[in-house]
Amino acid sequence: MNYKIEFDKFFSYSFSLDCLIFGFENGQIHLLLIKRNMDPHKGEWAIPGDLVYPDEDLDDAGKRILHDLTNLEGIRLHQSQTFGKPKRHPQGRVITCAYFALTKMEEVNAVASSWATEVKWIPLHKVKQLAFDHNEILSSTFEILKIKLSNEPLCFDLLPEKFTLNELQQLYEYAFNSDLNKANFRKKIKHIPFISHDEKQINVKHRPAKLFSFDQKRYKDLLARQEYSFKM
Amino acid sequence: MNYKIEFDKFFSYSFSLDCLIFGFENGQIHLLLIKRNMDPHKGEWAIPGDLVYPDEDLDDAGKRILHDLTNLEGIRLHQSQTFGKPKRHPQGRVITCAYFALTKMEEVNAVASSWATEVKWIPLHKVKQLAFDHNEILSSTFEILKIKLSNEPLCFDLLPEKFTLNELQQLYEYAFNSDLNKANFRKKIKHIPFISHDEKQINVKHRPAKLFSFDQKRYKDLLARQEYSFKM
DNA sequence: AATAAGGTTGTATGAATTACAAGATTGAAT
DNA sequence: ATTCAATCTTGTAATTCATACAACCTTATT
Repeated sequence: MNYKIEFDKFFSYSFSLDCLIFGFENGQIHLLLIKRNMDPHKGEWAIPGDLVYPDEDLDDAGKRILHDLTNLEGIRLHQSQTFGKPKRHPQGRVITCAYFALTKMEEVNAVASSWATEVKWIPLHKVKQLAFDHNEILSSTFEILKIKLSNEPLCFDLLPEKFTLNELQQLYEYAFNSDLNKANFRKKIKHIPFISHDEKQINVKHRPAKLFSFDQKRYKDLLARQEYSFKM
Repeated sequence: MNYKIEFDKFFSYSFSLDCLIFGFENGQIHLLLIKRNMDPHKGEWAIPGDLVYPDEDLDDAGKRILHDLTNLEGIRLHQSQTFGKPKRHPQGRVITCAYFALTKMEEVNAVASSWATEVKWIPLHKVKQLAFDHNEILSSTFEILKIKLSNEPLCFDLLPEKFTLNELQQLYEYAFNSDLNKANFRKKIKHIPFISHDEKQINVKHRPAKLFSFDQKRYKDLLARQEYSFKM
């Protein structure tokens, strides 16, 4: 069933989902944006999104949009906020629910779909004017993301399976726009019972950094027994 | 313009807003519920809500629903989450956005509208089976409320203008289901620069408690200058 | 004068945060 | 072999904060 053909039928009052896809590289948090292929706002950069099909679960719509763009599966999606100003879409009433996903950039194979001529990772601090109210959606969503990064171990979704402590520190420094003391940061991390040291980097120019990994199972176990509360 | 008449037209894919109205009395957080006057779930208790009109802003719809039920105006509304399972409403696809409002119970003059035969404040721990997926909406929303109570001075929206420290302590004890030490709690509050002591209770049976109030202006001032961060 | 509830003071402990200094390790470049 | 650059570690000192708990004072009613 091709719902897009029925576009006009429910477009006077329709519901869409925008998916903010974050990644981390070179000490910078990036956002995956598309260049729109169609009016309105043709040629402008935008957060990828689509209408939600009439019988489609919201979470499923999020997964579909994420998969279409990145070819990723099994990624956790987090609901951000719903935006419903009557005039936010020039062609009619479109209420949109924003979701966000945290991805490992090297695993993302982004492909431009029919909606877009281009897909690009853009560091957050370089994101300029976006289509629709997407700048507002981004800033609200990033605030929510920061709260979650402070209270849940979501940072590991943005990092490779094996990461260095410098990478982890840079991630928090970028997100909260503040410099952290290296020695103190490491002491703090060493107290976290589900971050373990595995191997070393290879093929690097200098002393190889230790590689760490996040033991999700151990974290869930401690969480269930209320023996640890993640705070950064 | 009577949108309700057009109900069928967009009911196959419509958007509603549910409004969770919280209050605080006798050491207990209460929720304002209605007894439904119409099918589906006629006769069951439910969170008050309504369809969002096609040209109505989401925030305005929240204000309208809150005002219809409580006669209150100028209350801050907070967006909670959006619920969109395809089968959550038996008569069609209804995506609903939950908002919540924190009210001073003594200022609420709740009236049953055409939607409801009854309106009642129910302490949170006594809320039983609700219509639709409203139990899920309540539990998700209460989790979000707790996070906000920990990080923003929203507690004062639930308390009278002048409140005692015992009331404030009971509010947090009820919300987080934990007993707090009185002496330590008071020491903590005394360090907060925008909670000031004004008067004393009168006409009480025992020693009158000191009455405190929240200086919102001072809080906003400190917040703007990043000189204080509220944590409870 | 007794009672009940409100309210205060103090102390001891341990945990967590912050700031800063200094040095050890590893691999590449010369 | 030496130097360099980046990684990583150790230690210390001051400070703040949270937690637990005991003891006691104050104000009103009865």
